[in-house]
Order: sequence, then C-alpha cells, then structure tokens
Amino acid sequence: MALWIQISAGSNEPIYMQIVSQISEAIAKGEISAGQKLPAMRKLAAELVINPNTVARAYSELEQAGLITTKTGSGTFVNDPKLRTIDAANINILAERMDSIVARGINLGINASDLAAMFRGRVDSFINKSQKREKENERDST
Amino acid sequence: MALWIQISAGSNEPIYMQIVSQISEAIAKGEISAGQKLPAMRKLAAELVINPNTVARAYSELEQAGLITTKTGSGTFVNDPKLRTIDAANINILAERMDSIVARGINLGINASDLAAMFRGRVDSFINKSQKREKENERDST
Amino acid sequence: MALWIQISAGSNEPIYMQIVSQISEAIAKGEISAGQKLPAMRKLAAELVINPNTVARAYSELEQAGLITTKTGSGTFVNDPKLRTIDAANINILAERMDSIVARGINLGINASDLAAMFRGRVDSFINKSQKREKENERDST
Amino acid sequence: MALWIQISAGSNEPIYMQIVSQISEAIAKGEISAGQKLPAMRKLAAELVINPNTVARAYSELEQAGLITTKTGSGTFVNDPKLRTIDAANINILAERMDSIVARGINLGINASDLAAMFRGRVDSFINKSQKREKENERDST
DNA sequence: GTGGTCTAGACCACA
DNA sequence: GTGGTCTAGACCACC
Repeated sequence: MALWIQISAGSNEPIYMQIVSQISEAIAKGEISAGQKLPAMRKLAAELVINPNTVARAYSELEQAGLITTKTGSGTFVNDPKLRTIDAANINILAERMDSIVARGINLGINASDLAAMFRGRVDSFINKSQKREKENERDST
Repeated sequence: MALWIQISAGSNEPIYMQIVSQISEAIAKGEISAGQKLPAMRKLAAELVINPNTVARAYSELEQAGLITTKTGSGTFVNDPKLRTIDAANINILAERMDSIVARGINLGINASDLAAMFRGRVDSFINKSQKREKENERDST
Repeated sequence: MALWIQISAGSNEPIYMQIVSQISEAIAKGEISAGQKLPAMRKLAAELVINPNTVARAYSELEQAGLITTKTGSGTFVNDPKLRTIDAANINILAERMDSIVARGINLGINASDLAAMFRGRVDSFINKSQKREKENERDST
Repeated sequence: MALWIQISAGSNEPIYMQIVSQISEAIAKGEISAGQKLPAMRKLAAELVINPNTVARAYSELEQAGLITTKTGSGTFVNDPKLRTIDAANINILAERMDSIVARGINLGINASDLAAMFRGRVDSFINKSQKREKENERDST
C-alpha cells in the first residue's frame, strides 16, 4: 500500500496536525487495521520532504492518544481500532468554518447559489482525485 | 445597538481573528451597513478587556480585506459593498479554504452529497438572516 | 550577501514601510530571487537595531501583498513571481498612487510631458538594473 | 474665481497638507497674487466638507511659512509672493515615489512599457480635467 | 532555531 | 477625541 498522506504547505493547519488527522481518520475508517505497521518515521519524512522531527511529533501525539504503539527497534504499530462516531463537536466546528467561508464569499460579492455551486465543485473534484488514487493503488498491488 | 462581539480567551483562534470573523460576518449579513462607524479601537478594547493593539490588528486586517476604511482622527467606517471587486486571487483563496473543509468533512466520514447539502444549508441560513434583517430595517425606517 | 537594508530614523516614512519598500524593490529588481530565504525577523531587527515587532509588521505586509510566504518554524521565503496575478483592485490602487504623483508634479510646476518622460526614465533605470543583475547571475553560475 | 482646491479622502497625505501644498503652489505660480484675500476658513471648510479646524491648521502653517497673513476681523491675505524654483529636493522625493510605484507595478507583473503608458494616461486625464475646469471658470466669470 | 500572538505603555499626527 | 507607530518583553507553537 502506498502512502495516502497528503500535506499542503500553504495550509494554516500545522504539518504534524495534518499527519495526525489523516492517520487517525484512516484508522477510524478501517483503512489501516489493527496490528499493521506504520511507515518508519524517517522514510515517511523523506517521502513527504519534511523534517523527521515533525513526523516524530505526529507519531508521538498518536501514541499519546492510544491509537498506536512504538516498539523500539521494530517499528510503530496500530492498536486495536476504537470505533469513532461523527460527534456533534466536530460537526459544529465544521459548520463554523463553513459560515466563515460563506461570509467571505458574500463579502466578495458572490451570490448564494454560485457559492454553493462552487463548493459542490470542490467536493466533486476531491472525490474524483480519491477515486483516481484508489484505481492506481489497485493497479500497483496487482 | 449594543456590541455583539464575543471573544473566548481559551479558543485556539487568536483574539484578533475572532474579531475579524465576527465583524466580517456581520457586514456580510447586513447587520452593519455601509458608511456605518465601527466602535473606536480603544473603546472596543476596553469593552472586551483586551489590549487596544489587538483590536488595531483586527481592524487593519479588515481594511486590507477591503471591508472597512479607517480615517485617522475620525474613525473606522464600513465600505460600500459595490466598491468590492471579485478578483481571481480571492477566488483562489476561497477555493483553497473550501478544499480544506472538504477534506476535513470527508475525513470525519461525511459523504460527499451530505457535505454539499450541509454547506448549502449554511448558505441558506445566512441568506435568511440577511433578509430578516432587511425587513426589520424597512419596517424601522417606515 | 550582506544586508542592503538601510533605515533612516528621522524620516516621515515609518520604519516598517521603509523595510517594505526596500524589500519589494529588491524583489522587483531581481536582487532577491524566488525561493530565497529572507533574514530571520529577530536577526534583521538586531542588525537594524529596531524592535522585532517592527520587522514582523513589515514582513506581514509583504506577505499580504503576495510577495513572500512565511513558514512558521522555518523562515520567510520569496514567492515565485509566476504565482502573482494582476487583478483589477491592484491596478486601481496603482492608478491612485500615480494620480497622487501626477498632482504633486504638476503642483511643483513640472509640465505634463516632462513628468511622463521622468517616469519613463525611472522605469528604464529600473529595467537596466534588473538586466545587469541577471547578467551577473548568469556569469556567477557559469 | 471659484475654488480650485481638490482634496482626496483616500490619499495618504493628510488633508491639511493637501490644502497647504495646493495654496502654496498656487501662490508660487502666481495664480493667486499678493494682497489677494483667501476664502474664509469656515466657508472653505463648508465647501470642502471638512472640519474647520483642519482648514485653520492649514492656514496656520501657511502663515508660519510667511506666505499669508491673517488680520483678525477682516480676513486672510496673501503676502508678497516669493519666487519658488523647482528645487532638487522636491524632484528627488518625486523620483523616489516613482521608483516605489515602478517596483510595485513590476511586482504585479506589469511590463515596463505598459507601466509607462499607464502613467502617461494618468497624466493626460489629469490635464484634461484641469482644462475642463478652466473652461468652466471662464464661462462662470463671463 | 523559526514565526505568531498578546500585553502594557508610550509618543505622535490628525480632525 | 480619533487612529498610527514603536518599544520592551513575554509566552506559545512549530520545525
């Protein structure tokens, strides 16, 4: 399995947080199963072209959250996946961020339906990329 | 009109950003109309019990976003929305922020159409508030 | 490469603006090229014997102008000029600044064609410096 | 003679300074001659829709510079017009401001000849407005 | 090491 | 009264 982690340098979200989010959500969704070995920190750092300390911090946060365990000398492994639910708190945060974007768009003079259409477009392009990636992965593993 | 701005000290979002968001949303909703004077920096700072420099920074961001104009010695005023232009750079920034939200939503396990519907809902509630506000203004001025 | 920035304390122009002007002119002339790292805020502040916040403000203005990008923890870098877009708002601001100069020149008694010629001269000298710089860079990299 | 003073609210130059510049240059050019009465401060303030204190400050600066004299109860009068020359200092300031604009334009991606053409355009539009105003003045005085 | 945010308090320029 | 600038110094987050 190739690495699905994508970091965006321009984002406000710190790099280590992007890694934490993506790994923890992948675990929650079952894309990574219990007992599976995560990529070595240095390899991951090399692949993402970031500082190894940054990956170390991400793994450390994940371990503190109880999601993974590092065994010195052999690697880092996924713990028993606790089931996650879409909780109200996360939805609320998302809604607030959406409100902020809506206000910004309206202030820029974009009308309501254009704004919604634009968002729909971003969602679609996101889905398309994901599917493309999945196909590539299938082909790679064949 | 009382002051509607509410800041939460414990939040991850910096104080000046909370002010920026709330004022720009208020402008987008029409709660503050063009030409209206914003509270004086020092007064607002005193009311929110924060440093005047923090308010100054928020106002400065709003000015650079083209939403307000400061006239030294007389105050800070909301710009005419007609003066605002939709330029490519701003659209791109908006698109990036949308992408970030989409990724977050998908990571949370929300499917694509639910996400788009949710956004559409936020836009609609935004518009409804604006229209309600307009009606009240009409009634007040009658 | 030594530090070329020179600030004059007695000037009417605020210090942070002097820094903004000098850096943005240096970028326009190609004296600093895309991807290059600017001096760290605190180091520059120490060298110019001013407060780090003043440098921070200058860098912040440059970032909002789209000329540089700051990456927390690693530094501040000059953007790729190709990423910059010519939008209507910026053109309008430029036009206003030109109008201000024209009025000033006319008030000083300079006639219209002399004024235009003078401006043309400034543009040419600007371009010449850029080209000279490019040639030096070519020779250096040979 | 109508009032030729034009103030621009959006300018960085303070209003009182704009008045000082325009009156002093008008005196230098002989558009206002010695002994002539300047408009009353309150009338000028009303016409320009600004605070009377601002006009008072401008007149006060002009008096301190020895260009005008206020006689309480009768008005403000132009002193003997000292001849002014276009001095090097002013030209240098103008050149610096031009350089700043050139850098900004180049940074925005505008090429050299477009930039010069744009400036030429602003000069022309300035001249046209002046001539139009002169014609109106002629018609008014007929 | 880097930048980001905030405070406290000062002085100035402008209307 | 208004906003604009600058300093000194603190604490935090990130790489």
